[in-house]
Amino acid sequence: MKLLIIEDSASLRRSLRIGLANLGFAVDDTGDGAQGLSMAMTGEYELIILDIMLPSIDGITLLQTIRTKQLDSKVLILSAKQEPEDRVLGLLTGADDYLTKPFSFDELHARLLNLMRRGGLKMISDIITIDNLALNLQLKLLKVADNVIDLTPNEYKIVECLFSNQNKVFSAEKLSTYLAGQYDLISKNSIEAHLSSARKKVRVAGGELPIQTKRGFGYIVQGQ
Amino acid sequence: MKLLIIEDSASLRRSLRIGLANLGFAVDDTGDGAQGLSMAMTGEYELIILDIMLPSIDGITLLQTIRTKQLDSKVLILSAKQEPEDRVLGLLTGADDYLTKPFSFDELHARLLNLMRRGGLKMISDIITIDNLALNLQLKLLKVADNVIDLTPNEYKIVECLFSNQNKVFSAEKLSTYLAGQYDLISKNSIEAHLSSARKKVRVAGGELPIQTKRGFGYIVQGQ
DNA sequence: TGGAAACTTAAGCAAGTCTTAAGTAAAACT
DNA sequence: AGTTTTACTTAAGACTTGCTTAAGTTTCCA
Repeated sequence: MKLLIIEDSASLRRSLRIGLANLGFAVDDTGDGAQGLSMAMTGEYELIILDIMLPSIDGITLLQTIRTKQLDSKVLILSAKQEPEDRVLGLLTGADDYLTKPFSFDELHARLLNLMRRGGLKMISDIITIDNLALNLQLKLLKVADNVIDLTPNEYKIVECLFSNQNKVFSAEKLSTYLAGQYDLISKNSIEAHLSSARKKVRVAGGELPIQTKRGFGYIVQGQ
Repeated sequence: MKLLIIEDSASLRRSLRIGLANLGFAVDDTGDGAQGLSMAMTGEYELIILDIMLPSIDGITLLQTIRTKQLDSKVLILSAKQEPEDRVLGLLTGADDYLTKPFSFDELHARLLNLMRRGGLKMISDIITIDNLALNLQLKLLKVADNVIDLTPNEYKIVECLFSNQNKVFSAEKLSTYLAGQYDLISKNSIEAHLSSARKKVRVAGGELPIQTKRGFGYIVQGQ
């Protein structure tokens, strides 16, 4: 699922990008209103996280423009203003949800999940199926044709990251921040060992992990 | 069952929170309309107790917004105003019940029970049965094949949370806010100790708590 | 205010998980 | 083809996590 972050503050933008990428979303971002509008107009984003205060074009105007152009991206407003006018106005002009700064990342995450649950966002389901494999994001487990495979947390996270970002190469380094966050890091060799172990478990159960190695770049799951 | 109190007066809020927590509900609260709306939008509350007079966003607007967003939380209005207009308006815009201040705590309790009984709250039944275990949500007790097991409040809440959210992994952290609300927090070790104690009590009574540990993730009850 | 019940904390233990490193295999470059 | 680089596999030891028990501490009620 592809997300666009339009947010003035570089640091907030950065931490949102990293956090959301870690949750398995494909994220683009910009700090400029006009550029944000042109990116949004491509229509390729399912969700736009939009700051109200922006250089060159403000968030509300941007939102109104998007809505007149009939794009069906969902929009979640971030607002630093406390005034109710903003909120109500934002909602009325077509936002799907909003959040007042400061907010916790968990709160944002909860909102996103809720938007999905409400059917606002068409995140396919809680289960990602590839061939005879089914990865259950709720239960944190992988099934090979109805046999449950017990993956350790790190093994699971590698699989989850690649499964939910199909058709995108992930370097060992990126996977590392996905597993450990941005502060700690996990060696390439360790990632290799986890992946090896996960592949073996699936193989033993009679399946095959559809994770290809792109030598020199990283790993990828190719959707059909 | 998770409740949200949105009420201006700090003292009333506090006593409601404590009183309802003592009755075994998981309670969060706020005194601000905007923040209340924010919290309500997460969709995790089954019932919202809502004051009409609020800073930043008034209760009626809040309720209307919630309803437009298709959240299925039930709403019980608290109103200081005596005028019938308020009541009628409140009910028309989607409240499920209302109460005029001042009111007795018992009265509120009675309303809640009534809402549940009416099926307004999706407490599916009053009793959740798994194997030979029966968790009675009304009486706040657990039975193993007709032997009553005395769980302490925290033990009970852990079991209730997991039983009523089957097939979902709950981290110790999430359980903590379920037990203690948003303000306090309970250490992971403490959760472990409670769960250990609950498991033991059930084991002694000849049963087995169907709560699996997902190492590295949390706990889960797997329905059939 | 005293006692009981409940909660939290700490420590020890068991089990699971992670990392490392060494060896092997495979691909890419010359 | 031979060399070098890159990735995979394995297993051992280090580390982490979760469970349990028991001892403190708090809270609640009479």
